[in-house]
Amino acid sequence: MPDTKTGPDVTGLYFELFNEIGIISQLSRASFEARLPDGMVLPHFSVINHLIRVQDGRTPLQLARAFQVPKTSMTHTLAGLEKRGLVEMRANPDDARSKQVWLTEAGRTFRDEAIASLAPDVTEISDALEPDEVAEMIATLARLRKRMDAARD
Amino acid sequence: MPDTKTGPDVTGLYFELFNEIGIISQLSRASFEARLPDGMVLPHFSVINHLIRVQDGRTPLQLARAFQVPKTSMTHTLAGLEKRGLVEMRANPDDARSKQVWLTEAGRTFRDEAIASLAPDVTEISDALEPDEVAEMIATLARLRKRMDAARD
DNA sequence: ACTATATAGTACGATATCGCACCATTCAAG
DNA sequence: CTTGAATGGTGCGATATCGTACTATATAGT
Repeated sequence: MPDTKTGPDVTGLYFELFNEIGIISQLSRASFEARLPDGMVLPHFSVINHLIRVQDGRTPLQLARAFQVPKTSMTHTLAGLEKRGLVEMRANPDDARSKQVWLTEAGRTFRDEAIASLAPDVTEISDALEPDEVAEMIATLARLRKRMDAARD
Repeated sequence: MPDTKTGPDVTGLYFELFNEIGIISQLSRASFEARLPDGMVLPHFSVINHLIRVQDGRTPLQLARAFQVPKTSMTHTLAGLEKRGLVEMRANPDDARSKQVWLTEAGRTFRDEAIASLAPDVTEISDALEPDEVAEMIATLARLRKRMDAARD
């Protein structure tokens, strides 16, 4: 029997791929967090950054979906951000069950400072890949991510 | 002033890259863990898999370094594996401070079964990337990882 | 040998993460 | 309207993760 469309052991290859991705994720996360103040972790920053890139006023559930985490995890993360005064939870005028998350001035300032303090780490490793390699990688990874997303039914 | 060697905002590109990597890491981890029995998580599987790929008898510290996690985390993971009878901790004959981690038969069986149960998920998304794309991606990611590793001084 | 330092592992406490169960509100069916 | 199902959010408990501090052993310098 000739080899099939996907070949015999693509499985092993994907294993390796996800392994590499997992390690880099862990390394980058550790780097990020080393720059963040005391008890703050990557999700704290990520949520704030997301609120700036898209728009204020997302609901907790929207955020949970955007980050592919359970809603209880998002509740916890948001509680941390609110405790630190970086976001503000308001009632959702359109739905009494729901809330909205709004950035405070402190939240925006925090984000700017965090990015500024992270930049040196990025530039230190920026010689590993050419900019167009990075861009190509992003495109390919995005393709893979969307495929995985779709497979979650 | 003309643009520098790395250009103006590679930072943003790398941000995006790490973001994509983080999301895929999370998605793949969630998929993996959905297939694993009750309280088992990815690190449990990863350690067993690593012990088979390299060799039995690694020390906890070697494993912690291989996975870039604090040694306390590895202690915890190994305790879980031992409790489930998948590995065996023995004294290190060469160093009384140290231990060795050995796979049990149950551990090897578990790994085979886990891989078998994971394979369908992999094949389901294996049409997202061509095999040589995967291979190229692995190579590029490995380059990035090594660079990041080196930057950790 | 003797002491200072480094190394391997663990105990403990603080969060993070997440599944399950629950409440309030909304929506759909009649 | 009324009622049952769906949805948004949280409380709670079980682990996971990790930093700090500690013990035991090994190693280096004298």
